[in-house]
Amino acid sequence: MKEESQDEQSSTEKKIFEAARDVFQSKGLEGARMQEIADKAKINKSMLHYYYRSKEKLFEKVYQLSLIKVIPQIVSLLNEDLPLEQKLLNFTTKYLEIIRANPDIPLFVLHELNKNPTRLKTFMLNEVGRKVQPFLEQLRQEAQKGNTVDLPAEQILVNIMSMMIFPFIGRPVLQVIFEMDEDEFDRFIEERVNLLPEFIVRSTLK
Amino acid sequence: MKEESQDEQSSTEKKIFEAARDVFQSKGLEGARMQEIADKAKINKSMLHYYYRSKEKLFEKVYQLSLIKVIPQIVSLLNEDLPLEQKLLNFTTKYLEIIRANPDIPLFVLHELNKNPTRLKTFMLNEVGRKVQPFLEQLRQEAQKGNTVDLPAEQILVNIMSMMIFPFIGRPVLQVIFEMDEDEFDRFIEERVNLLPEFIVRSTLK
DNA sequence: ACAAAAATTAACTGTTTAGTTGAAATAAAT
DNA sequence: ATTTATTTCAACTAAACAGTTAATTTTTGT
Repeated sequence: MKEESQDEQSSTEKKIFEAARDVFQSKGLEGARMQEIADKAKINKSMLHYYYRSKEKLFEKVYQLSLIKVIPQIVSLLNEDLPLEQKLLNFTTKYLEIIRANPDIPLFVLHELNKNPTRLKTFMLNEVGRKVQPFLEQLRQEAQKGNTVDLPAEQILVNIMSMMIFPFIGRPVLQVIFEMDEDEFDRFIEERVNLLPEFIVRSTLK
Repeated sequence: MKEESQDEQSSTEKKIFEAARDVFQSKGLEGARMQEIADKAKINKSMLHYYYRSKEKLFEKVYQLSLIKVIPQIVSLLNEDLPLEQKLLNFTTKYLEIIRANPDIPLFVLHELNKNPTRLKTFMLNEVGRKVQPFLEQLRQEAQKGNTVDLPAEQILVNIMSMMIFPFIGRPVLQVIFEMDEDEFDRFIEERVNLLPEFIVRSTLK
């Protein structure tokens, strides 16, 4: 019977998963080395296979958990029963909090999805696609009443997602061109998190 | 003496480069296989090493040319001597044309930069950083006159870049959640290219 | 206290992939 | 025409890497 002797926080399995998550998220599936994961977790490389069988399987766990960690949280915010302005403020504020807590996930997922666009297609369709439709419908209804900017609902949603996600994906470029160090960039993100929800509402509704 | 017998378009060296560019841009450095590049170029794998010595060197050529192809074009648009509204319309319109012609470059560059953030730091600083500063200054001056939205210049610029670049990076997700096929998504991009410059001006200036 | 199960390790093997080689074909130069 | 340089290729080698094994230590149940 498998029983943890050490507390969950420092169990070998968890140390491996966390090291793997870090390495896969920064290097991608092929860029990651099993030895590097083992080193970062401070365990023998055999333990990776002992707990996760193969690189592929370990990656799959990291990949799926990365998505499951953020996607359901985010899309649920789109279908709360609120007037558009409240929903937008709520959605953007919480979305930014979630990405901020998981800043490496967007680029990681998009790179992997780019290599293999069909992977997770059904998951995306069911977990995101389905739940985005009612929000788009709400946008269209407000547009008919003349309450939104004059753009198709999909374009508005892409504007919103773009402004929230891109700074995290583009960090290495932005940090250099604005000549910021790590702390300065973190403050830039904090400033953004404070200003953006209101800006999105102002530039989307009227 | 090296002399091309076939015309430039179909020379082996060029076929290799183009195949390498496609494969590296969609799979990344480590995800790419030399054999896959050879197959796509329809040449023997040895030719890759004959012309480019190593995977690393071939990659470097592709990576640098990807940047040189787009970066100078884009930043030059920021320092033309035009009033802000004209400059913004001009910048966004042409920027979108350039990305649209090279849609795979942003994700490619950002993924590689994420793996190795210091690489190309001086290039970025000199080619982009320096040239962005005067534009930020122009934004700040207009802000003082009360002509722009009330946000720090850097945040405004990030908003603009986000809305232009993200749809290309996020294509695999967006296409699925909006349930679009390739052609429908291309039309979505075309619509965006038409609507976005004006939207950016409206949401940035006042 | 002891046996059984689980966890850990160092050394090893197998596979994949980048890179080489030497011979053959083709093109260019004399 | 014949030599010389370049280009191409199939078969090979070398290196890096994932994955295995078997022996050892630690933990757990009785």
